[in-house]
Amino acid sequence: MVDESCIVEKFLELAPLSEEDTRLLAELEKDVQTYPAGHILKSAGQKNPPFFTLRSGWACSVRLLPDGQRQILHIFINSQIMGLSEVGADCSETELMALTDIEACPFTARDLHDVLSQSSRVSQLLMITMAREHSLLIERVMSIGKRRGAERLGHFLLEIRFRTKSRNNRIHIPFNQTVIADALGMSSVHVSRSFSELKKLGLLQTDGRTLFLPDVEALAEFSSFCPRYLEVGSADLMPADSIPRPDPQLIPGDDAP
Amino acid sequence: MVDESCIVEKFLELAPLSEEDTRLLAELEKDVQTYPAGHILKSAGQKNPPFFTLRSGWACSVRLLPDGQRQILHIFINSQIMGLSEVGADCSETELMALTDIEACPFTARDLHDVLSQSSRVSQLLMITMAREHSLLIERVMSIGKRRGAERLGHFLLEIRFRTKSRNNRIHIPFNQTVIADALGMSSVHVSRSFSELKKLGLLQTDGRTLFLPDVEALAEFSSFCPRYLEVGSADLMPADSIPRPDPQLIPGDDAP
DNA sequence: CGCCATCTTGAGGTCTATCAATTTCAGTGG
DNA sequence: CCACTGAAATTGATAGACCTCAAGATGGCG
Repeated sequence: MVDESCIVEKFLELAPLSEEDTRLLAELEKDVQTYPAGHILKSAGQKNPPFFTLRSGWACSVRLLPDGQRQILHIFINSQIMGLSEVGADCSETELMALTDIEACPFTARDLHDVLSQSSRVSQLLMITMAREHSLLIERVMSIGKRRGAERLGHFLLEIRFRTKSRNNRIHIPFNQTVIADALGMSSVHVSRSFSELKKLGLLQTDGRTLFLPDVEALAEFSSFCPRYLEVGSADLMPADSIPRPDPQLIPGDDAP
Repeated sequence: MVDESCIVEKFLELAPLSEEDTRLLAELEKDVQTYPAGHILKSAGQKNPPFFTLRSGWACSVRLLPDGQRQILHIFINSQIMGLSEVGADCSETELMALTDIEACPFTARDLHDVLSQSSRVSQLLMITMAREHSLLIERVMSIGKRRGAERLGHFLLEIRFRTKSRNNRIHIPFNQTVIADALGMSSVHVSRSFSELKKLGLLQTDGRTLFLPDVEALAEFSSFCPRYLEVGSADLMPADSIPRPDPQLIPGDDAP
């Protein structure tokens, strides 16, 4: 049993959990490991691919093309579950890589299955988690398909800004522009130029890899960024009459329904 | 109660179902409606958005940008559940539109919730369903991000070819090239030119909207298409010792031009 | 037959990739 | 302290992919 479980905390933002659900979830995080930046947590082609919860650091999922090009599909930050998009697959298609030194807890499909079969509540929360990840990917499609370089980058930075819950509009990007390029489907050269463009427009200031967004609203307008897709809304999947609804505010450590 | 439930059939491809699970799933399809081509089943901004199962015809999910551009995210064919990617959202962000005349069964988040809370087995199958939809979107990202026009189109056609389970490599596309363009993040003019390119390369023959792929292997090579992401693999989410495994063979469907 | 949506084709311009050269900067070691 | 090093970022030049606009061709259908 882990003294502090990341996903329990995360899920408590969505809805209150029973003692039993808490215990089940914490079980997934019993094995805390550390991995260095650049470490491949899961490689493409791997049978019975593992899952991980990410306790600290940054990681990403990557898909490789035969010609050696790579596309970064998702960037994981604190408390996310990695590998969920491949539940039910015999064989892994995407790679998981640590972008920084990370702490993560590996678990198996079997572990996941055990949790799911024991709590329909947790199953629902996992579905919602998957749906949120899906909406991140949808925004990625929108960016790559419809936005030009600088807009893509602006959108990306705003997403990081909101997901890290930075309150001073200052974000730290712990990886290089090539990673951003592979995530946004553009060349690293063009990423650099897009940075310049945002700076020239007064929408961005940089100090090494620490970035400052002086006018988030203007940048959001410029990038057609709408934070709604990042919001937690547990709505009617759990109707009010069947399950107590949490206060829409963030819930502090202890739950009291 | 419906005499024949599409999703039950669909889910039986994944795993055997109990009587009770079958009944639960069929419940979702008790309300069979017909909608004309072009009908908006669900619009962006809608509160408590509904879900649908698609019994016949083609539909798609669409995301609109402030400047009026649209991106088609997913094309739905027979027996798919539409709206799953927005479970847990208070408000719909994507639109659902019928591409042809369709038969579909609307149901509410509440209906879905009832099913989920009564069967952890069905919950698991729904998660797998979501993961498969996710992998379709991943391939879309790969296409838009890394493949050039003709490759994108080839990949798209092969995906249709496999999803419709056409055995004679003949597919019928019941919508115009503008739809394809919006799905692949390119202009309709470029779609037309990409069609020409595939024809010139001998990878495609057309007769109106009926297409013939004379050399699927060559086209797959050309488009870096790998059908694995379309495969049904229920693997270890339901370990063999806990639940009997279905035959991995694809279930034949009837194709009539 | 004529209408309309759709598809095709051409021309010019924009965006982005690629290649290559240069600069920056943090480490490293003399 | 300063030169050396290598990764990363920037900048310039060129080429290719793709978009947009516009005109013309095609084909289904009343």
